[in-house]
Amino acid sequence: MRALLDSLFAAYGPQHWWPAQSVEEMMVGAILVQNSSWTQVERVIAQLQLHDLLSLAALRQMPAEQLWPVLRPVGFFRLKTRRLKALADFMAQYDDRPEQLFQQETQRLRQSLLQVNGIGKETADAILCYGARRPLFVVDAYTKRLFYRLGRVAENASYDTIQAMVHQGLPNSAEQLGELHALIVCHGKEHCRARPRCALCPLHFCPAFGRLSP
DNA sequence: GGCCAGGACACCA
DNA sequence: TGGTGTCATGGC
Repeated sequence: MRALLDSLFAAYGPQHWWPAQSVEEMMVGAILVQNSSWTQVERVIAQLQLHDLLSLAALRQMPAEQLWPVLRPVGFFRLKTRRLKALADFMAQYDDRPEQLFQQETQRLRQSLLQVNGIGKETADAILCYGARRPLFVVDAYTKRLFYRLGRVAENASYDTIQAMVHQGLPNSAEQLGELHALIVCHGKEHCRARPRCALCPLHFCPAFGRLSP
């Protein structure tokens, strides 16, 4: 696992994740990006900011119908509006202050996040790793695909299986676990889309893996 | 026109 | 527990 982190880091350099101006924005982005492209999320976040809607309080108060047109570009806009509002309602008990939410112990914190409708394991771990700086690895579609193509896991490996494997192979460090996930996404965006490419895709050169076979 | 994008949930067997 | 349908827009 260390070697994987090293080769990705050597190829792409530090990623400085999560790309957000505040933890609040980070949490909103984590919901918006679910099964969508980050490019669209950036557009929507810019629009939210423009309309003064990039705060938990504003998202809670604004009628859903008025959020729909803003969220439309990320897809699933009705669903994600509902989820943002669920997040905002949840955060009201912490005065809309993430640092207050983050006072809890990690597993307890994870459990409370998982109870929010629209926050599953991946979104919760992203908030924990990049927002609260807790040592939890985020397993996403890029991660599953990469580990599968590297022959490290079965195609249908579960979230917990992959996460445990990474946790076992790296220090208990939010910085390193977060960096690995960010680098996997960076690599995935460039080389590992739907069909076999890059290292894992001999037809293309890959900065991280050269021309290794799948 | 088809496939896919940094998922989660309800429902079912 | 595990599989499937649903949610939806935009880029390539």
